[in-house]
Amino acid sequence: MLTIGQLAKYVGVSTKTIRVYHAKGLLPEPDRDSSGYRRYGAEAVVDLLRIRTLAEAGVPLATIRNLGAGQELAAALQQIDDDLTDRIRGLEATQARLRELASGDVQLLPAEVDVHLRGLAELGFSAQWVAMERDLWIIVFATYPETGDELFRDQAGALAEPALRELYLEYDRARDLEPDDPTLVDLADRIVAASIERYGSDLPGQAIDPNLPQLLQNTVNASSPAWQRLDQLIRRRLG
Amino acid sequence: MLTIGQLAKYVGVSTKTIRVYHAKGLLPEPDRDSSGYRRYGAEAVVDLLRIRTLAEAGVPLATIRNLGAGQELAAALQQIDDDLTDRIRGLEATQARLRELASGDVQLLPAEVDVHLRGLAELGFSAQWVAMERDLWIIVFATYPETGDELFRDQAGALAEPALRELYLEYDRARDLEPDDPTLVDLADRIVAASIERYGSDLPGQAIDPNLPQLLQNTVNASSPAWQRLDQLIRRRLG
DNA sequence: ATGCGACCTTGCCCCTAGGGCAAGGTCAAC
DNA sequence: GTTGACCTTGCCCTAGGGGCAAGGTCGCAT
Repeated sequence: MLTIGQLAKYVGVSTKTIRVYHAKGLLPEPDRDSSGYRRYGAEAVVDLLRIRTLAEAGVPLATIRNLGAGQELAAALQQIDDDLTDRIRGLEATQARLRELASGDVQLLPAEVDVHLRGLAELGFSAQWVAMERDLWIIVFATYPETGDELFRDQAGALAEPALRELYLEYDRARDLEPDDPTLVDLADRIVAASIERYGSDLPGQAIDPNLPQLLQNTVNASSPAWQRLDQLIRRRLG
Repeated sequence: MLTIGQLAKYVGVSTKTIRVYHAKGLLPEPDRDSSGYRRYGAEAVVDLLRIRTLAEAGVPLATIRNLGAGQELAAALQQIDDDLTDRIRGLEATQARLRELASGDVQLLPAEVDVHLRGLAELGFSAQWVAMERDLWIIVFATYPETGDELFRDQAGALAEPALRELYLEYDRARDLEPDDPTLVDLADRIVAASIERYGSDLPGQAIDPNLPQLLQNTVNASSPAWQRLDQLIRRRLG
Protein backbone atom coordinates (compact mmCIF):
# COMPACT_ATOMS: atom_id res chain seq x y z
CA MET A 1 0.00 0.00 0.00
CA LEU A 2 1.30 3.41 -1.00
CA THR A 3 1.59 6.57 1.05
CA ILE A 4 0.40 9.81 -0.48
CA GLY A 5 3.97 10.84 -1.29
CA GLN A 6 4.74 7.61 -3.12
CA LEU A 7 1.55 7.81 -5.11
CA ALA A 8 2.24 11.46 -5.96
CA LYS A 9 5.79 10.87 -7.07
CA TYR A 10 4.78 7.90 -9.13
CA VAL A 11 2.03 9.66 -11.04
CA GLY A 12 4.00 12.89 -11.22
CA VAL A 13 1.84 15.26 -9.19
CA SER A 14 2.21 16.96 -5.82
CA THR A 15 0.69 15.60 -2.62
CA LYS A 16 -1.33 18.78 -2.45
CA THR A 17 -2.92 17.97 -5.77
CA ILE A 18 -4.05 14.60 -4.47
CA ARG A 19 -5.54 16.17 -1.36
CA VAL A 20 -7.39 18.68 -3.53
CA TYR A 21 -8.83 15.84 -5.58
CA HIS A 22 -10.05 14.21 -2.36
CA ALA A 23 -11.60 17.47 -1.20
CA LYS A 24 -13.41 17.91 -4.50
CA GLY A 25 -14.70 14.36 -4.54
CA LEU A 26 -12.75 13.29 -7.61
CA LEU A 27 -10.73 10.61 -5.90
CA PRO A 28 -12.23 8.63 -2.99
CA GLU A 29 -10.50 9.05 0.35
CA PRO A 30 -8.61 5.81 1.01
CA ASP A 31 -8.46 3.97 4.32
CA ARG A 32 -6.03 5.27 6.91
CA ASP A 33 -3.31 3.20 8.60
CA SER A 34 -2.89 3.00 12.38
CA SER A 35 -1.24 6.43 12.54
CA GLY A 36 -3.79 8.20 10.37
CA TYR A 37 -1.78 8.17 7.13
CA ARG A 38 -3.66 7.63 3.90
CA ARG A 39 -2.84 4.27 2.28
CA TYR A 40 -3.53 3.81 -1.41
CA GLY A 41 -4.09 0.69 -3.47
CA ALA A 42 -3.66 0.07 -7.15
CA GLU A 43 -7.04 1.49 -8.16
CA ALA A 44 -5.92 4.86 -6.86
CA VAL A 45 -3.03 4.83 -9.34
CA VAL A 46 -5.39 4.03 -12.19
CA ASP A 47 -7.96 6.63 -11.10
CA LEU A 48 -5.34 9.29 -10.65
CA LEU A 49 -3.81 8.72 -14.08
CA ARG A 50 -7.25 9.00 -15.61
CA ILE A 51 -7.98 12.25 -13.73
CA ARG A 52 -4.64 13.73 -14.75
CA THR A 53 -5.17 12.91 -18.40
CA LEU A 54 -8.49 14.72 -18.34
CA ALA A 55 -7.19 17.62 -16.26
CA GLU A 56 -4.25 18.11 -18.61
CA ALA A 57 -6.73 18.14 -21.45
CA GLY A 58 -8.18 21.22 -19.77
CA VAL A 59 -11.32 19.65 -18.35
CA PRO A 60 -12.43 21.45 -15.17
CA LEU A 61 -12.27 19.24 -12.10
CA ALA A 62 -15.98 19.69 -11.43
CA THR A 63 -16.68 18.34 -14.91
CA ILE A 64 -14.35 15.38 -14.45
CA ARG A 65 -16.27 14.39 -11.36
CA ASN A 66 -19.54 14.36 -13.23
CA LEU A 67 -18.51 12.58 -16.42
CA GLY A 68 -21.27 10.13 -17.08
CA ALA A 69 -20.91 6.57 -18.31
CA GLY A 70 -21.45 4.62 -21.49
CA GLN A 71 -23.03 6.63 -24.29
CA GLU A 72 -22.91 9.87 -22.34
CA LEU A 73 -19.27 9.40 -21.42
CA ALA A 74 -18.28 8.67 -25.00
CA ALA A 75 -19.98 11.86 -26.20
CA ALA A 76 -18.27 13.90 -23.47
CA LEU A 77 -14.86 12.47 -24.37
CA GLN A 78 -15.43 13.26 -28.02
CA GLN A 79 -16.30 16.83 -27.06
CA ILE A 80 -13.14 17.10 -24.96
CA ASP A 81 -11.06 15.71 -27.81
CA ASP A 82 -12.49 18.28 -30.22
CA ASP A 83 -11.87 21.12 -27.80
CA LEU A 84 -8.32 19.93 -27.39
CA THR A 85 -7.81 19.95 -31.13
CA ASP A 86 -9.08 23.52 -31.21
CA ARG A 87 -6.70 24.58 -28.47
CA ILE A 88 -3.75 23.02 -30.23
CA ARG A 89 -4.68 24.85 -33.44
CA GLY A 90 -5.05 28.07 -31.44
CA LEU A 91 -1.63 27.70 -29.90
CA GLU A 92 -0.09 27.07 -33.29
CA ALA A 93 -1.70 30.27 -34.57
CA THR A 94 -0.41 32.13 -31.51
CA GLN A 95 3.05 30.78 -32.19
CA ALA A 96 2.88 32.08 -35.75
CA ARG A 97 1.92 35.55 -34.53
CA LEU A 98 4.63 35.38 -31.90
CA ARG A 99 7.22 34.73 -34.58
CA GLU A 100 5.97 37.67 -36.62
CA LEU A 101 6.32 39.75 -33.50
CA ALA A 102 9.84 38.46 -32.88
CA SER A 103 11.22 38.66 -36.38
CA GLY A 104 9.21 41.49 -37.91
CA ASP A 105 10.61 44.22 -35.70
CA VAL A 106 7.00 45.44 -35.75
CA GLN A 107 7.07 48.40 -38.05
CA LEU A 108 3.75 50.07 -37.54
CA LEU A 109 3.26 51.20 -41.12
CA PRO A 110 4.58 50.17 -44.54
CA ALA A 111 7.11 52.67 -45.90
CA GLU A 112 4.79 53.80 -48.70
CA VAL A 113 2.17 54.82 -46.17
CA ASP A 114 4.68 56.98 -44.34
CA VAL A 115 5.59 58.64 -47.64
CA HIS A 116 1.91 59.23 -48.35
CA LEU A 117 1.39 60.84 -44.93
CA ARG A 118 4.31 63.21 -45.43
CA GLY A 119 2.86 64.17 -48.83
CA LEU A 120 -0.46 65.17 -47.26
CA ALA A 121 1.03 68.20 -45.55
CA GLU A 122 2.29 69.50 -48.86
CA LEU A 123 -1.17 69.09 -50.37
CA GLY A 124 -2.51 71.46 -47.74
CA PHE A 125 -3.90 69.11 -45.10
CA SER A 126 -3.67 70.22 -41.48
CA ALA A 127 -1.27 68.59 -39.01
CA GLN A 128 -4.25 67.24 -37.04
CA TRP A 129 -5.62 65.60 -40.15
CA VAL A 130 -2.32 63.91 -40.88
CA ALA A 131 -1.98 62.71 -37.28
CA MET A 132 -5.50 61.36 -37.33
CA GLU A 133 -4.99 59.58 -40.62
CA ARG A 134 -1.79 58.07 -39.33
CA ASP A 135 -3.72 56.62 -36.38
CA LEU A 136 -6.35 55.24 -38.71
CA TRP A 137 -3.79 53.47 -40.86
CA ILE A 138 -2.07 52.03 -37.83
CA ILE A 139 -5.34 50.52 -36.69
CA VAL A 140 -6.08 49.12 -40.14
CA PHE A 141 -2.64 47.59 -40.66
CA ALA A 142 -2.46 46.26 -37.10
CA THR A 143 -5.69 44.35 -37.51
CA TYR A 144 -5.80 43.51 -41.23
CA PRO A 145 -2.26 43.76 -42.57
CA GLU A 146 -3.02 41.81 -45.74
CA THR A 147 -5.95 43.94 -46.93
CA GLY A 148 -4.58 47.22 -45.59
CA ASP A 149 -2.56 47.57 -48.78
CA GLU A 150 -5.67 47.37 -50.89
CA LEU A 151 -7.47 50.00 -48.87
CA PHE A 152 -4.41 52.18 -49.00
CA ARG A 153 -4.14 52.00 -52.78
CA ASP A 154 -7.79 53.01 -53.06
CA GLN A 155 -7.22 55.97 -50.79
CA ALA A 156 -4.12 57.07 -52.69
CA GLY A 157 -6.08 56.80 -55.92
CA ALA A 158 -8.86 58.98 -54.53
CA LEU A 159 -6.40 61.68 -53.51
CA ALA A 160 -4.91 61.63 -57.01
CA GLU A 161 -8.20 62.90 -58.41
CA PRO A 162 -8.33 66.70 -58.00
CA ALA A 163 -12.08 66.87 -57.34
CA LEU A 164 -11.95 64.26 -54.59
CA ARG A 165 -8.81 65.77 -53.10
CA GLU A 166 -10.60 69.12 -52.84
CA LEU A 167 -13.48 67.39 -51.04
CA TYR A 168 -11.08 65.88 -48.49
CA LEU A 169 -9.51 69.30 -47.95
CA GLU A 170 -12.93 70.79 -47.32
CA TYR A 171 -13.61 67.98 -44.84
CA ASP A 172 -10.38 68.86 -43.06
CA ARG A 173 -11.20 72.58 -42.97
CA ALA A 174 -14.68 71.86 -41.59
CA ARG A 175 -13.13 70.62 -38.38
CA ASP A 176 -13.45 73.88 -36.46
CA LEU A 177 -16.89 74.92 -37.71
CA GLU A 178 -19.86 75.00 -35.36
CA PRO A 179 -21.88 71.75 -35.62
CA ASP A 180 -24.91 73.72 -36.85
CA ASP A 181 -23.04 75.58 -39.59
CA PRO A 182 -25.25 75.38 -42.71
CA THR A 183 -22.28 74.77 -45.03
CA LEU A 184 -21.98 71.30 -43.52
CA VAL A 185 -25.25 70.27 -45.17
CA ASP A 186 -24.00 71.20 -48.61
CA LEU A 187 -20.65 69.50 -47.99
CA ALA A 188 -22.42 66.34 -46.86
CA ASP A 189 -24.48 66.31 -50.05
CA ARG A 190 -21.40 66.58 -52.24
CA ILE A 191 -19.54 63.89 -50.27
CA VAL A 192 -22.47 61.51 -50.63
CA ALA A 193 -22.64 62.11 -54.36
CA ALA A 194 -18.91 61.53 -54.80
CA SER A 195 -19.00 58.43 -52.62
CA ILE A 196 -21.84 56.90 -54.58
CA GLU A 197 -20.15 57.69 -57.84
CA ARG A 198 -16.90 56.07 -56.74
CA TYR A 199 -18.07 53.12 -54.62
CA GLY A 200 -21.76 52.55 -55.26
CA SER A 201 -23.50 51.57 -52.03
CA ASP A 202 -20.64 49.52 -50.52
CA LEU A 203 -18.05 51.41 -48.54
CA PRO A 204 -14.49 50.14 -48.96
CA GLY A 205 -13.32 47.91 -46.13
CA GLN A 206 -16.82 46.82 -45.28
CA ALA A 207 -16.29 43.36 -46.74
CA ILE A 208 -13.35 42.73 -44.42
CA ASP A 209 -15.04 43.61 -41.17
CA PRO A 210 -18.47 45.25 -41.04
CA ASN A 211 -17.42 47.18 -37.94
CA LEU A 212 -14.29 48.63 -39.46
CA PRO A 213 -15.76 51.71 -41.19
CA GLN A 214 -17.76 52.59 -38.09
CA LEU A 215 -14.73 52.21 -35.89
CA LEU A 216 -12.62 54.44 -38.09
CA GLN A 217 -15.41 56.98 -38.33
CA ASN A 218 -15.75 57.05 -34.55
CA THR A 219 -12.09 57.88 -34.33
CA VAL A 220 -12.61 60.73 -36.76
CA ASN A 221 -15.76 61.99 -35.03
CA ALA A 222 -14.08 62.22 -31.66
CA SER A 223 -11.75 64.94 -32.96
CA SER A 224 -14.45 67.48 -33.74
CA PRO A 225 -18.15 68.14 -33.14
CA ALA A 226 -18.46 69.44 -36.72
CA TRP A 227 -17.09 66.19 -38.12
CA GLN A 228 -19.47 64.27 -35.94
CA ARG A 229 -22.39 66.29 -37.35
CA LEU A 230 -21.07 65.76 -40.85
CA ASP A 231 -21.01 62.00 -40.32
CA GLN A 232 -24.57 62.14 -39.04
CA LEU A 233 -25.70 64.01 -42.14
CA ILE A 234 -23.87 61.65 -44.46
CA ARG A 235 -25.22 58.50 -42.86
CA ARG A 236 -28.73 59.90 -42.92
CA ARG A 237 -28.43 60.25 -46.68
CA LEU A 238 -26.71 56.94 -47.35
CA GLY A 239 -29.32 55.15 -45.25
CA MET B 1 -10.33 58.06 -30.40
CA LEU B 2 -11.77 54.80 -29.14
CA THR B 3 -13.71 54.09 -25.98
CA ILE B 4 -12.73 51.09 -23.89
CA GLY B 5 -15.61 49.06 -25.30
CA GLN B 6 -14.67 49.74 -28.91
CA LEU B 7 -11.07 48.88 -28.26
CA ALA B 8 -12.09 45.70 -26.46
CA LYS B 9 -14.45 44.51 -29.15
CA TYR B 10 -11.96 45.26 -31.86
CA VAL B 11 -9.12 43.31 -30.28
CA GLY B 12 -11.45 40.59 -29.01
CA VAL B 13 -11.11 40.92 -25.26
CA SER B 14 -13.40 42.12 -22.47
CA THR B 15 -13.29 45.64 -21.05
CA LYS B 16 -12.36 44.08 -17.74
CA THR B 17 -9.27 42.58 -19.30
CA ILE B 18 -8.15 46.01 -20.47
CA ARG B 19 -8.71 47.51 -17.03
CA VAL B 20 -6.70 44.69 -15.49
CA TYR B 21 -3.85 45.43 -17.87
CA HIS B 22 -3.94 49.06 -16.77
CA ALA B 23 -3.92 48.06 -13.12
CA LYS B 24 -0.93 45.78 -13.67
CA GLY B 25 0.98 48.40 -15.58
CA LEU B 26 1.01 46.49 -18.86
CA LEU B 27 -0.88 49.07 -20.83
CA PRO B 28 -0.54 52.78 -20.00
CA GLU B 29 -3.67 54.54 -18.79
CA PRO B 30 -4.84 56.76 -21.67
CA ASP B 31 -6.11 60.31 -21.29
CA ARG B 32 -9.70 60.78 -20.21
CA ASP B 33 -12.32 62.77 -22.10
CA SER B 34 -14.44 65.49 -20.50
CA SER B 35 -16.71 62.98 -18.78
CA GLY B 36 -13.91 60.81 -17.43
CA TYR B 37 -14.09 58.08 -20.09
CA ARG B 38 -10.83 56.55 -21.24
CA ARG B 39 -10.00 57.46 -24.84
CA TYR B 40 -7.56 55.28 -26.75
CA GLY B 41 -5.40 56.02 -29.77
CA ALA B 42 -3.89 53.67 -32.32
CA GLU B 43 -0.86 52.75 -30.23
CA ALA B 44 -3.20 51.18 -27.70
CA VAL B 45 -4.50 48.82 -30.40
CA VAL B 46 -0.96 47.83 -31.32
CA ASP B 47 0.12 47.42 -27.69
CA LEU B 48 -2.94 45.40 -26.82
CA LEU B 49 -2.50 43.02 -29.74
CA ARG B 50 1.07 42.46 -28.68
CA ILE B 51 0.07 41.80 -25.07
CA ARG B 52 -2.64 39.37 -26.14
CA THR B 53 -0.28 37.43 -28.36
CA LEU B 54 2.11 36.98 -25.47
CA ALA B 55 -0.65 36.23 -22.96
CA GLU B 56 -2.16 33.60 -25.24
CA ALA B 57 1.29 32.08 -25.52
CA GLY B 58 1.02 31.53 -21.77
CA VAL B 59 3.39 34.26 -20.63
CA PRO B 60 2.41 35.55 -17.16
CA LEU B 61 1.34 39.19 -17.21
CA ALA B 62 4.07 40.16 -14.76
CA THR B 63 6.61 38.73 -17.19
CA ILE B 64 5.11 40.55 -20.16
CA ARG B 65 5.50 43.82 -18.33
CA ASN B 66 9.19 43.21 -17.77
CA LEU B 67 10.21 41.92 -21.18
CA GLY B 68 13.44 43.73 -21.97
CA ALA B 69 14.51 45.14 -25.29
CA GLY B 70 16.91 44.33 -28.08
CA GLN B 71 19.11 41.33 -27.37
CA GLU B 72 17.37 40.52 -24.11
CA LEU B 73 13.93 40.70 -25.70
CA ALA B 74 14.95 38.42 -28.55
CA ALA B 75 16.23 35.80 -26.11
CA ALA B 76 13.05 36.01 -24.06
CA LEU B 77 10.89 35.59 -27.16
CA GLN B 78 12.92 32.57 -28.23
CA GLN B 79 12.41 31.05 -24.79
CA ILE B 80 8.67 31.69 -25.00
CA ASP B 81 8.56 30.13 -28.45
CA ASP B 82 10.35 27.02 -27.21
CA ASP B 83 8.04 26.71 -24.22
CA LEU B 84 5.08 27.03 -26.53
CA THR B 85 6.40 24.23 -28.71
CA ASP B 86 6.72 22.06 -25.62
CA ARG B 87 3.18 22.81 -24.55
CA ILE B 88 1.84 21.94 -27.97
CA ARG B 89 3.73 18.64 -27.91
CA GLY B 90 2.38 18.00 -24.42
CA LEU B 91 -1.18 18.59 -25.48
CA GLU B 92 -0.75 16.25 -28.42
CA ALA B 93 0.52 13.57 -26.04
CA THR B 94 -2.43 14.22 -23.74
CA GLN B 95 -4.76 13.86 -26.68
CA ALA B 96 -3.21 10.50 -27.54
CA ARG B 97 -3.73 9.27 -23.96
CA LEU B 98 -7.25 10.65 -24.01
CA ARG B 99 -8.05 8.57 -27.08
CA GLU B 100 -6.66 5.45 -25.46
CA LEU B 101 -8.88 6.20 -22.52
CA ALA B 102 -11.89 6.71 -24.79
CA SER B 103 -11.46 3.77 -27.11
CA GLY B 104 -9.66 1.24 -24.90
CA ASP B 105 -12.50 0.77 -22.43
CA VAL B 106 -9.65 0.71 -19.92
CA GLN B 107 -9.32 -2.91 -19.03
CA LEU B 108 -7.07 -2.93 -16.02
CA LEU B 109 -5.21 -6.11 -16.90
CA PRO B 110 -4.58 -8.11 -20.06
CA ALA B 111 -6.61 -11.31 -20.20
CA GLU B 112 -3.55 -13.54 -19.82
CA VAL B 113 -2.67 -11.88 -16.51
CA ASP B 114 -6.15 -12.57 -15.19
CA VAL B 115 -5.73 -16.23 -16.19
CA HIS B 116 -2.36 -16.32 -14.46
CA LEU B 117 -3.83 -14.89 -11.25
CA ARG B 118 -6.61 -17.48 -11.20
CA GLY B 119 -3.97 -20.19 -11.68
CA LEU B 120 -2.05 -19.02 -8.60
CA ALA B 121 -4.77 -20.20 -6.23
CA GLU B 122 -4.57 -23.72 -7.66
CA LEU B 123 -0.80 -23.73 -7.15
CA GLY B 124 -1.35 -23.17 -3.43
CA PHE B 125 -0.92 -19.43 -3.05
CA SER B 126 -3.03 -17.66 -0.43
CA ALA B 127 -5.91 -15.36 -1.38
CA GLN B 128 -4.01 -12.41 0.11
CA TRP B 129 -1.02 -13.16 -2.10
CA VAL B 130 -3.19 -13.28 -5.19
CA ALA B 131 -4.91 -9.99 -4.28
CA MET B 132 -1.59 -8.34 -3.65
CA GLU B 133 -0.11 -9.58 -6.89
CA ARG B 134 -3.14 -8.35 -8.74
CA ASP B 135 -2.57 -4.86 -7.33
CA LEU B 136 1.08 -4.99 -8.33
CA TRP B 137 0.26 -5.89 -11.91
CA ILE B 138 -2.35 -3.17 -12.11
CA ILE B 139 0.26 -0.60 -11.09
CA VAL B 140 2.79 -1.94 -13.56
CA PHE B 141 0.39 -2.04 -16.51
CA ALA B 142 -1.14 1.33 -15.63
CA THR B 143 2.23 3.04 -15.71
CA TYR B 144 4.24 1.01 -18.24
CA PRO B 145 1.77 -0.87 -20.44
CA GLU B 146 4.30 -1.63 -23.15
CA THR B 147 6.93 -3.27 -20.93
CA GLY B 148 4.43 -4.80 -18.53
CA ASP B 149 4.10 -7.73 -20.90
CA GLU B 150 7.82 -8.41 -20.73
CA LEU B 151 7.87 -8.38 -16.95
CA PHE B 152 4.85 -10.61 -16.90
CA ARG B 153 6.42 -13.20 -19.18
CA ASP B 154 9.49 -13.30 -16.93
CA GLN B 155 7.32 -13.81 -13.88
CA ALA B 156 5.30 -16.56 -15.54
CA GLY B 157 8.58 -18.23 -16.55
CA ALA B 158 9.86 -18.11 -12.99
CA LEU B 159 6.71 -19.77 -11.65
CA ALA B 160 7.04 -22.51 -14.25
CA GLU B 161 10.28 -23.63 -12.59
CA PRO B 162 9.42 -25.89 -9.62
CA ALA B 163 12.31 -24.70 -7.41
CA LEU B 164 11.44 -21.04 -7.85
CA ARG B 165 7.75 -21.68 -7.44
CA GLU B 166 8.47 -23.36 -4.11
CA LEU B 167 10.46 -20.31 -3.03
CA TYR B 168 7.51 -18.02 -3.83
CA LEU B 169 5.22 -20.30 -1.86
CA GLU B 170 7.54 -20.10 1.11
CA TYR B 171 7.55 -16.30 0.78
CA ASP B 172 3.76 -16.38 0.86
CA ARG B 173 3.65 -18.64 3.91
CA ALA B 174 6.14 -16.40 5.76
CA ARG B 175 3.56 -13.63 5.88
CA ASP B 176 2.26 -14.42 9.36
CA LEU B 177 5.58 -15.25 11.00
CA GLU B 178 7.03 -13.01 13.71
CA PRO B 179 9.53 -10.56 12.18
CA ASP B 180 12.31 -12.06 14.31
CA ASP B 181 11.61 -15.65 13.32
CA PRO B 182 15.00 -17.24 12.54
CA THR B 183 13.67 -19.12 9.49
CA LEU B 184 13.44 -15.76 7.71
CA VAL B 185 17.21 -15.50 7.62
CA ASP B 186 17.57 -18.82 5.85
CA LEU B 187 14.75 -17.97 3.42
CA ALA B 188 16.40 -14.65 2.60
CA ASP B 189 19.67 -16.44 1.84
CA ARG B 190 18.01 -18.83 -0.57
CA ILE B 191 16.05 -16.06 -2.28
CA VAL B 192 19.22 -14.03 -2.80
CA ALA B 193 20.99 -17.04 -4.29
CA ALA B 194 18.12 -17.78 -6.66
CA SER B 195 17.81 -14.14 -7.66
CA ILE B 196 21.48 -13.84 -8.50
CA GLU B 197 21.37 -17.06 -10.47
CA ARG B 198 18.40 -15.89 -12.51
CA TYR B 199 19.02 -12.17 -12.93
CA GLY B 200 22.62 -11.39 -11.99
CA SER B 201 22.81 -8.10 -10.13
CA ASP B 202 20.07 -6.27 -12.07
CA LEU B 203 16.54 -6.72 -10.87
CA PRO B 204 13.94 -6.95 -13.64
CA GLY B 205 12.08 -3.72 -14.24
CA GLN B 206 14.90 -1.59 -12.92
CA ALA B 207 15.85 -0.43 -16.41
CA ILE B 208 12.38 0.97 -16.98
CA ASP B 209 12.12 3.05 -13.85
CA PRO B 210 14.63 2.81 -11.00
CA ASN B 211 11.86 3.46 -8.50
CA LEU B 212 9.58 0.72 -9.75
CA PRO B 213 11.02 -2.27 -7.81
CA GLN B 214 11.10 -0.24 -4.60
CA LEU B 215 7.56 0.91 -5.10
CA LEU B 216 6.31 -2.61 -5.67
CA GLN B 217 8.29 -3.89 -2.71
CA ASN B 218 6.79 -1.18 -0.48
CA THR B 219 3.39 -2.42 -1.46
CA VAL B 220 4.38 -5.94 -0.52
CA ASN B 221 6.01 -4.91 2.75
CA ALA B 222 2.95 -3.03 3.93
CA SER B 223 1.01 -6.30 4.09
CA SER B 224 3.17 -7.99 6.71
CA PRO B 225 5.92 -7.19 9.23
CA ALA B 226 7.61 -10.50 8.38
CA TRP B 227 7.75 -9.58 4.71
CA GLN B 228 9.18 -6.23 5.61
CA ARG B 229 11.92 -7.94 7.63
CA LEU B 230 12.54 -10.35 4.78
CA ASP B 231 13.00 -7.43 2.38
CA GLN B 232 15.43 -5.84 4.80
CA LEU B 233 17.48 -9.03 5.01
CA ILE B 234 17.51 -9.48 1.24
CA ARG B 235 18.53 -5.90 0.50
CA ARG B 236 21.29 -6.07 3.09
CA ARG B 237 22.74 -9.00 1.17
CA LEU B 238 22.23 -7.63 -2.35
CA GLY B 239 22.99 -4.07 -1.40
C1' DA C 1 16.79 5.85 23.88
C1' DT C 2 17.67 9.63 21.51
C1' DG C 3 18.31 12.25 17.83
C1' DC C 4 17.67 13.31 12.91
C1' DG C 5 15.67 14.00 8.46
C1' DA C 6 12.02 12.87 5.81
C1' DC C 7 7.56 11.88 5.89
C1' DC C 8 2.47 12.60 7.20
C1' DT C 9 -1.79 15.40 9.25
C1' DT C 10 -5.11 19.62 9.16
C1' DG C 11 -5.85 24.50 8.59
C1' DC C 12 -5.05 28.73 6.77
C1' DC C 13 -3.83 32.42 3.59
C1' DC C 14 -1.93 33.61 -1.14
C1' DC C 15 -1.67 33.69 -6.20
C1' DT C 16 -3.28 34.49 -11.36
C1' DA C 17 -6.36 36.25 -14.82
C1' DG C 18 -10.09 37.77 -14.87
C1' DG C 19 -15.89 37.42 -14.20
C1' DG C 20 -19.80 39.53 -12.12
C1' DC C 21 -22.37 42.75 -9.63
C1' DA C 22 -23.54 47.15 -7.51
C1' DA C 23 -24.29 52.08 -7.52
C1' DG C 24 -23.72 55.83 -9.95
C1' DG C 25 -22.72 59.02 -14.21
C1' DT C 26 -23.15 59.63 -19.55
C1' DC C 27 -24.31 59.30 -24.42
C1' DA C 28 -27.18 58.96 -28.43
C1' DA C 29 -31.56 58.33 -30.46
C1' DC C 30 -36.45 58.37 -30.76
C1' DG D 1 -37.03 63.09 -21.69
C1' DT D 2 -36.86 58.65 -21.33
C1' DT D 3 -34.69 54.44 -22.72
C1' DG D 4 -30.90 51.35 -23.64
C1' DA D 5 -26.25 50.97 -24.12
C1' DC D 6 -22.22 52.88 -22.53
C1' DC D 7 -18.79 54.28 -18.95
C1' DT D 8 -16.75 54.81 -13.86
C1' DT D 9 -14.82 52.66 -9.32
C1' DG D 10 -15.03 49.18 -5.82
C1' DC D 11 -15.71 44.85 -4.06
C1' DC D 12 -16.15 39.90 -3.80
C1' DC D 13 -15.71 35.28 -6.24
C1' DT D 14 -13.65 31.56 -8.97
C1' DA D 15 -10.08 27.35 -10.23
C1' DG D 16 -6.14 24.80 -9.23
C1' DG D 17 -3.27 24.57 -6.60
C1' DG D 18 1.51 26.64 -3.67
C1' DG D 19 3.38 27.47 0.70
C1' DC D 20 3.59 27.79 5.53
C1' DA D 21 2.60 26.60 10.34
C1' DA D 22 2.21 23.42 14.18
C1' DG D 23 2.06 19.08 15.29
C1' DG D 24 2.50 13.70 14.88
C1' DT D 25 5.28 9.62 12.91
C1' DC D 26 8.67 6.79 10.57
C1' DG D 27 13.03 4.45 9.95
C1' DC D 28 17.67 4.62 10.63
C1' DA D 29 22.04 5.71 13.08
C1' DT D 30 24.17 6.49 17.00
